[in-house]
Amino acid sequence: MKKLFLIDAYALIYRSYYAFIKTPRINSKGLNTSAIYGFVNTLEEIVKKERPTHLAVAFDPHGPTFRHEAFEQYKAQREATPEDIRKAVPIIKNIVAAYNIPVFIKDGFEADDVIGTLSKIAESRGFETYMVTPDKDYGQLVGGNIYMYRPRHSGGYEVMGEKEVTAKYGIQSKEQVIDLLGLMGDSSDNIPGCPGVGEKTAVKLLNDFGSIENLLASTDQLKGALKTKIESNVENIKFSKFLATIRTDVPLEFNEDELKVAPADDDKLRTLFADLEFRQLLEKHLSGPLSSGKKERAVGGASAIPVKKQGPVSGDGKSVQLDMLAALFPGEEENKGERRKEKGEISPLTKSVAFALYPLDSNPFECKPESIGICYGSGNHSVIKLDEEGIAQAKKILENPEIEKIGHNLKYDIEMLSQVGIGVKGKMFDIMLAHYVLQPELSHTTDYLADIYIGREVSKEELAFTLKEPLLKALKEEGQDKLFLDIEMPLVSVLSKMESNGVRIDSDALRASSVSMTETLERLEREIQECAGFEFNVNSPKQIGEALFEKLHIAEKAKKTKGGQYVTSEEVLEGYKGKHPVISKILEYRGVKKLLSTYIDALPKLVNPKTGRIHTSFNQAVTATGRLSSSNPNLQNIPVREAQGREIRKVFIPDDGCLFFSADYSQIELRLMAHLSGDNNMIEAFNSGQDIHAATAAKIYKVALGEVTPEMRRRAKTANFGIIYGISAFGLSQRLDISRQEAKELIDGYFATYPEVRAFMDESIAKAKENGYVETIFGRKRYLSDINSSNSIVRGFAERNAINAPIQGSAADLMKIAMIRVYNECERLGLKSKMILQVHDELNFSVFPDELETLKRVVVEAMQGVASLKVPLIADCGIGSNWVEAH
DNA sequence: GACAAGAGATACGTC
DNA sequence: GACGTATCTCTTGTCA
Repeated sequence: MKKLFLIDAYALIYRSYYAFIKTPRINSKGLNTSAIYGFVNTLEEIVKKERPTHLAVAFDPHGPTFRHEAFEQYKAQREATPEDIRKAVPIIKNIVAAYNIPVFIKDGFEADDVIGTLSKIAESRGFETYMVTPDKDYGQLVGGNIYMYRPRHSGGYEVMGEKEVTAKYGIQSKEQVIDLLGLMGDSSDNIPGCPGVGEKTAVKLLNDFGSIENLLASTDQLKGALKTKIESNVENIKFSKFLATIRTDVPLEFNEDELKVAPADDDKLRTLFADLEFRQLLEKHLSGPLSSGKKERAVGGASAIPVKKQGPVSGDGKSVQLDMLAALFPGEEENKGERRKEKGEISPLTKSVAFALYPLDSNPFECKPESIGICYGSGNHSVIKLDEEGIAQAKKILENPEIEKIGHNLKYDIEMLSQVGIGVKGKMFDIMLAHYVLQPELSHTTDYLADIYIGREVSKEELAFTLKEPLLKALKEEGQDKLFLDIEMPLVSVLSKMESNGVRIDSDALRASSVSMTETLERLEREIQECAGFEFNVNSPKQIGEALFEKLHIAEKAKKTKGGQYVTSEEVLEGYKGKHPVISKILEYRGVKKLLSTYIDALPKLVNPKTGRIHTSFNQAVTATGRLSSSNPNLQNIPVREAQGREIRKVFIPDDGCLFFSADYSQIELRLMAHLSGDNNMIEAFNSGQDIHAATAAKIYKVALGEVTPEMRRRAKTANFGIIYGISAFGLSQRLDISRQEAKELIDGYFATYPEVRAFMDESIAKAKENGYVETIFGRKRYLSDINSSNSIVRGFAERNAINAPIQGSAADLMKIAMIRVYNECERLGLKSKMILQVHDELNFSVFPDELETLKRVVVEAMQGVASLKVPLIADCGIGSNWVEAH
C-alpha cells in the first residue's frame, strides 16, 4: 500500500510555537527555536513510526489567496505573524530541503487547498493519505482512504477518518464540518463564524436544519436570542462557510516519483541542527560524539506575543426617545439662560447642591464613604475627602435644611453617610427616581443617563445637577410632578430607614435545619440514582430530561423548551408522577434544594456582622408597574404557601423584648378593580364584607353563597387572580388544569357576573391604543408600544399589561403613601418601634409591647385611610413572636 | 488545551 | 402579570 503523508507546515509551526510559549526554546544566539523544534520532531516521529512511502510539505504562499480576493475583510482578520515565526520559517524550509522532502507552495491558494487537491488525486491513484495538521477544517476532506493525522497535545497522534470526525462533533456527515465551522468559527483559522454560537449550538442547528443554507432559509423557525444572532450575522456566516471550504481543484502537478521518501542529506541536517543547538536531533543524525558543548535552554517568562489592547467600548446603539430628549432640552436659548443665571452663585447663596459619594457601588452598610463630590452649579464643582475635617465641612452643607440636595440614588448616599454620622436634611431631588417615573422601563444608571442626555462622561454629581431642572420640567409636563414629589421622594427616607433598621433572623435555627436538610438532600440524591439505575446530576434540568425521556422512556412525546431541552418543570413532572417512582423523588429533591440553597444557606451569610441584621435593598426604580423590589437578599419571596417553606419565615424575629407585627391589605388589587371599573356587583360584594371568592363563585355558578363548594370557590379565586395578573384563557386553563373550553366558559361567566370589569378591561386597552400608555390613579404611566403589534402573542401581552398595570400600580402607589404616613406619624409620636419589611401589600414591624396599640392604630389608619375608594380598604393585622405567628 | 468569567436558559420562591 | 436568585450550560477571553 502506498502511504502518503501531507504536512501542513504553517499549522504545525504555529502549534509548536504556541505550545512552548511559556517556556520557549531559545538557543545561545537568542533565536526562538520552539517552532522549528516542534516541527522537526513531528516530522521525525512520523517517519519513524508511520514509515510513509511518500511525503510532502505544503506552505502557505506569501501573497494573497483567492480568499483575500473574494473578501476584503479576510485581510483584516489576520494578525501579524509573530517575529519569531517569521525568522523560523526559512530555517524550516532549509531543513525540509535537507530531508529531501518535496515542498508545495502555490500562489493564490493556501496549504489546505493544496493538501486537499493532492489527497484527492492521491486517492484516485490508490494511495492511503494522511493529512498532518491539527486544524479542524480538514475534517471535510476525510473519507475513503483519506485520513487526518492530528498531533495530540498530550503527545501521540490521533488518526481520524469520516467515522471519527462525525462522531467527534456529533454531526451526520463530513461535509457538515464546513457548516459547523461556518457557524461556530475557528479562531486558529481566522474563521469568524456567528458570534455567540459555539460548538454546541452549531451542532444543534445542523442536526435540526442539515446545512447553513437550509438554516438561513428557515430562520423563522428559530426563537429568541439565537434567532437574532443568526439573522444579524447572515453575511458573516456565509463568509465563514466560504472560508472554511477547502478547494480540491488547485492546478498542481502530482508526480508520484518525486513524492517518494528519499534519504535525508545528513550533512546538511547536522549543520542545521548544530547551528540550532538541537543536541538530541544532532545525535540522531550523527555517528560520532557531539562536538558542540552548547546546550539548548528553556527560558521562562518573556512572551513574544503582542498584547492586543482594547479601547473603551462604546454604547451599543441604544434607542434614544426623541420626545423625551425634547422634553429635557426644549430650547437651546432657554437652557443657556438658565445656566448663566446659576453660574457664579456660590456657597452662602446656594439654594441647591448636587452630591455623590465615592466609592460607588459598594454595600452602604458595610463601607464608609471615602470622598464626596459636590456640584453647586455648572463648572462649580469640588471633591472633599471625608476625613474628620471633610466630614465637618460636608455636614454644613448636607445637614442644612435650607439647601436642596440633588443626587442619583440618594437612598444609597443617605445610608452611607449615616456610617460617618452625617444626616441629610432638606428637600431632595433624586434624578434616578425622576427618570424612573418618566420612563419606568428604561435604564436609570448614571452611565445610561450621561450617555443619552449629556453625550459624554460626567461626574455623578455634575450629571445630577445638570439633569434636575429638565427632568422636573418633563415631570410637570407629563403631570407626574406630584407622583414624584409627594410619593417617590418622601419614600426615599422611609426606605433608607427601613433598610438600616434591618431584619433579625435566628441564624442558629437556620444552621440547624441546614444540617438536617443537607442530609435529606444527600439521601434523596442516593435514592434517585438507585431508583433510576444510573448516575446523573440531579441539579441539572438537562440531565433530568435526558434521564427521564431518553433512558427511562417515561413518555412517548415530551414537551421541549425553546432551547430544545426537555421541560422538567414541577408542573410537567407532576403529570408524570405515576410513570416512575423516581419522579416524585426528583420533585422532593428540588423542593428541598430550593429551600436550602436560596434561603437556609443563603440568609445567614447576609447577616451584617456589625448590626447582626439583614439589610436588604428595597429597589425603588426597578419594576415596570411601580412596585418595589427587594434584593441582596430578596425578602419579598420568602416561602409561605407550603408548611415546609413556612418554617423559614419562623426565623424572622423581632428585636429583643419586641413583637413581630404584621399588617396586610385584604384583596387590595381586587378592590382596586372594583373601584376602577365601578362594577356594582363587585362593589356590593366588598361593601357587604363577603368572602370575595365565594361571592364570585356564587354569582358565576348561580348558587346561594352557602352552597358554594370548595372547588367552585377555588375556580372563582383563580379567575379573580387571573384578572388581577391579566392571565389569558390559556393561562387560566393551565392553572386550573381544565380545558381551554371550560376556562372560556368560566371567563364568560365571570364577565356576566361583573360586566363593568369587562368594560374596564376594554377601555384600558382602548386607552393604551390611543395614548400609547396606561396610568394609575396617581398618574404613574406604563408605556405599551406593543399594543398595536400585528403579532397577536406580543399584542396580547401588551393588552394584559394594559389591564394589569393600573391595578397593580395603583396598589403600589397606595402602599407607598401609607408607608410615608406611617413613618411620619411614628416620627411625630417618637415611637421606638421599627418598620422592617414591605412585601407589596404587607408591612411588618418590630414593635415594643407598650407601643403596640398605638402603632397598630397608626398603621391601620394610614393603610385604610390612604384613599377613599368606592369600596373600603381593609388592613388585617397580626402579632406574634415571629413572622409566621404575626400572620 | 485548561480555566475563569459572563451570558443565557431553566426552574421556582413571592405578591 | 411583576419580580430576584440559584444552578447549569455554553461561549469567550486569557494564559499558557
